[in-house]
Amino acid sequence: MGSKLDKPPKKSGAKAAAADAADRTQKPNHLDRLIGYQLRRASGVFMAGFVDLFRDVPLRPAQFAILSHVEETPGISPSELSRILAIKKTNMVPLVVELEQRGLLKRAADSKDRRVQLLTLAPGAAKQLAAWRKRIIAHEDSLLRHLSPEEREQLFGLLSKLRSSAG
Amino acid sequence: MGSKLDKPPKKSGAKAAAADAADRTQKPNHLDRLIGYQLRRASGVFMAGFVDLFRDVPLRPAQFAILSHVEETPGISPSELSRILAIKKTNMVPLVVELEQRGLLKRAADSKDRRVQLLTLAPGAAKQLAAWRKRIIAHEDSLLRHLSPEEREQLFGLLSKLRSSAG
DNA sequence: TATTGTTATACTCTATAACTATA
DNA sequence: TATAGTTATAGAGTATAACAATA
Repeated sequence: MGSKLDKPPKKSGAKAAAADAADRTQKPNHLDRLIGYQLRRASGVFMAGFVDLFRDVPLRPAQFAILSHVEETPGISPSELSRILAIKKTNMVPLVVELEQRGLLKRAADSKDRRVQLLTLAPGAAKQLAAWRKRIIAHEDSLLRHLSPEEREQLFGLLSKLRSSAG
Repeated sequence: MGSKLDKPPKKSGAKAAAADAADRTQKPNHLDRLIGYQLRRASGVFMAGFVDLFRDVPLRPAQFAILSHVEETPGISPSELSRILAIKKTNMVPLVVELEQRGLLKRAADSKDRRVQLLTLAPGAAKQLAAWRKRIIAHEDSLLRHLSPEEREQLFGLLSKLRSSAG
């Protein structure tokens, strides 16, 4: 897996078990009281899972985000996308170009302002996108399996609140 | 700022205001219903803030995490650290080496197992670390200013639950 | 055989600066 | 002047493979 960590060494005997128990009852360390750290770790779990999930398809998280947004807002420009998705326009270029080359995205010139490009899904892309989204949602459900529906909504709400006020 | 986004274009007139209102009442798009995406965006806000915060000090998030953990667990080895912090041991090496070269970390040989290194904070590092932690906490308080103490605890709890079951 | 620390390497993400063409 | 798209480039983060020393 892409998310594979270095293997923990094999322990043995009662001594190791006691050490594990001691770890768990340890007081929460400073690091774990930093929300930025917790967010990075939690995000890492999902991102690594995404990579594993798409080993067979050359689709990266940022590209899924682009396709997903273009589907909902056909005719959006790369500049608008870069602001909405917080991807710098300079980094947006190769992402969009690759998606176009792979026949997932179409770029058309805007007749009113010849600087801007109008992005739309290429024919057939919507169907693929739907399949990929289904895969992602199944993956998320798996990672979230220990959270109740109420807890999931709480998490969404808190992250949304955090982001609307801070970023 | 390191987190600086491309500037949004200047709008003008009632038409633009109406468009903004429309955006805000738009139904939440598919992307925003993916917890992995929300986590990535929220994490990005904190990470970008961290970079801005330490423009004057060559301290990256992973290095703060290492120092913070060594402080709490003196004598921990790079291998243990790599597992706890989810940093591959191969990527841990240059981080630890740099911290040692900068006089923040000490590496000593373990007399019982000559393969392992025992990491401790170098003299004076604890004081610097405390100052840096203070800076980080102030930054987090700023980003979290719109969340009540109860909401912050909820967020900690949910992220912790998520990570303990999924990663 | 397994683990620790290490080197080499590559890919993605993110960032800055500077250019062109259009407005 | 400002914006849209582009190119070139650099720095982090993260990944795999393979090695020597030690257990």
